[in-house]
Amino acid sequence: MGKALTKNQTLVLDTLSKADGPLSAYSILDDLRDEGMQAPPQVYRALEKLLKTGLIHRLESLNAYIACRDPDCVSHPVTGFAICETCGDVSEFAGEKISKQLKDWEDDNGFLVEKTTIELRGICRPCKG
Amino acid sequence: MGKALTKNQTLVLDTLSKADGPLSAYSILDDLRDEGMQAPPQVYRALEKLLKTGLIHRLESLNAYIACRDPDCVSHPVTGFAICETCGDVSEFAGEKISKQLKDWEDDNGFLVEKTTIELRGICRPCKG
DNA sequence: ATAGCGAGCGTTATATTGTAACGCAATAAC
DNA sequence: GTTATTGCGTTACAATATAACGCTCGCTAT
Repeated sequence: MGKALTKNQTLVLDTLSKADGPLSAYSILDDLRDEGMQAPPQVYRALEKLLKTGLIHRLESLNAYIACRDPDCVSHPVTGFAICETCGDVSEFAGEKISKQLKDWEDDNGFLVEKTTIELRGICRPCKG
Repeated sequence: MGKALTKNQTLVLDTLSKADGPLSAYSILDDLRDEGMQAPPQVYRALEKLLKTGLIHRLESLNAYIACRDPDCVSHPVTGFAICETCGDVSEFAGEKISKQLKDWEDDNGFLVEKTTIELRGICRPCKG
């Protein structure tokens, strides 16, 4: 049972959910000026909470954030992202099989993973034409 | 046959090679003040070149750079990194098998990959004790 | 009830990371 | 030798992120 979101957290999540692509923290801030969001820490605190609860993801290679679209994302071992350099579209995928290979490496090397980042940069099918 | 590196490129590569962990662009700059490096663009331009030639890697989740330690890194399909949150140590690994799973996904989805980022954050064996 | 705790808020200021743009110098290509 | 390319040094700035302070609110253990 996750607790209800606060006003700021809801504003940030809604903005990300409505966006059709990843947004930077500062563009979220700009979008929410009229809603009372005034300064970066307010956005970053909301983002931090939403990240912790898994409602959004951070794209490390873009310094940007995106709402999670996978209803049962948390049940997947790892999540990957394919980012199109041309149109900016981002696809989220569940790395069921990849996870197994990673787990093997972790076991072999005694590494205890807390967070996994998988990001593919390239050209999506529609943009390839 | 790679071309010879310039003075600045050599300085940056040497700094990264001597470091026992990832360095930020600005800490490289600080290390090289005495060698004549004065401003960020000089460092960033050297980093850009070294990245392109595969002599160093960028750790997206750290905004930091590290010298490549894998002699035949370029021959591997994808490279992954395991980053210890405790000691800061970074292990580079070749994702031979992972690459296959990724390729399957790419083929299924018609996505043309240009660059792959795989980074594991966690605790390394020595730090687990 | 109430005192304390934790989480979040609003704010100011600052730290960190990365680029744009200029003119010049060295090098490589023809 | 002229011409393209690449890199250099510099100034200025943009973009991303955090520190720190004091305040409010809701919870909960005494």
